Amino acid sequence: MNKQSSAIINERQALYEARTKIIKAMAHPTRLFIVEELEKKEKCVNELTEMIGADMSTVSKHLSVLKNAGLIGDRKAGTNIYYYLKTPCILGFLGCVEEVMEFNAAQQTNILRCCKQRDKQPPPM
Amino acid sequence: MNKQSSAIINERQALYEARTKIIKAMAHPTRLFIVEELEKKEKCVNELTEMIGADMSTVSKHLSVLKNAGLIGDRKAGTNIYYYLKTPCILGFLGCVEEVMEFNAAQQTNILRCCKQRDKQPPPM
DNA sequence: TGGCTATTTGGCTATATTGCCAAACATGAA
DNA sequence: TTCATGTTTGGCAATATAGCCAAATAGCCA
Repeated sequence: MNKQSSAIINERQALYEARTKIIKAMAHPTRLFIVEELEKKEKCVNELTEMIGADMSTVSKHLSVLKNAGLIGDRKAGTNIYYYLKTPCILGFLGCVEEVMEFNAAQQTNILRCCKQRDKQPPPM
Repeated sequence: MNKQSSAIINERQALYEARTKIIKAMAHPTRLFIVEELEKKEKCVNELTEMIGADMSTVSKHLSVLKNAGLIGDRKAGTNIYYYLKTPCILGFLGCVEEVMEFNAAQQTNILRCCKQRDKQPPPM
């Protein structure tokens, strides 16, 4: 976004950016996996790294993105660092995502069935 | 994500990627703005462009990202193309984001108050 | 048809993200 | 202290995003 001057969006720009930071933190397959795993139980980097199968430094960086967004927290236990989910509402968040996916899938099916009754309004596409 | 071979995440990889596509579509200030505006009322590219103040081609591309993710739909009306929100649950989605923001803010406040009772230990929430 | 308006596409540059490796830190144990 | 384990950081190359301009399309209306 750049040249907007007196655009309506400006008034709320800061708010949208703050929200974006949180959403971006979730916008990665590995991080979604982590969130879902941590929801079950706190885990240390090691455990997550094994489950994910990437370099530990990569996992560590993903964790720091999530932590930075305020979605997860950590606690030390000896040489381990356990991460835990701070915001359970995330699951509701994912609920909507799932809904969208189902909706999209249903539409795909309809198209395949030639019941071209698309979404709302007109466009029989 | 790359070298994971027998990692647990693999079984669910496709699912996480599908979810990610939807979340990524929301992960941009301008697109969040668009979603919120369309929730109120369908709008054509022109209207949105004015509110946003960016190049129309930029706005058009943002719209195509959202459409591609299945979040919005469009309908033609003469030479205009009106976009509308297909998935109202998105607002609930944003509700969680807001919750996280408030939680983070509250913590910031606590830190400022020197009540350094940080996160640590399991989720007090 | 030609001219208008609304919108999308292609091209290109600038910037951001991802992921690996190697190196640095931290902590507990010998 | 040294070693071993667990984790984070720095650096770098590969890829993906974002946004602008210019050109291409699409749908009206004379």
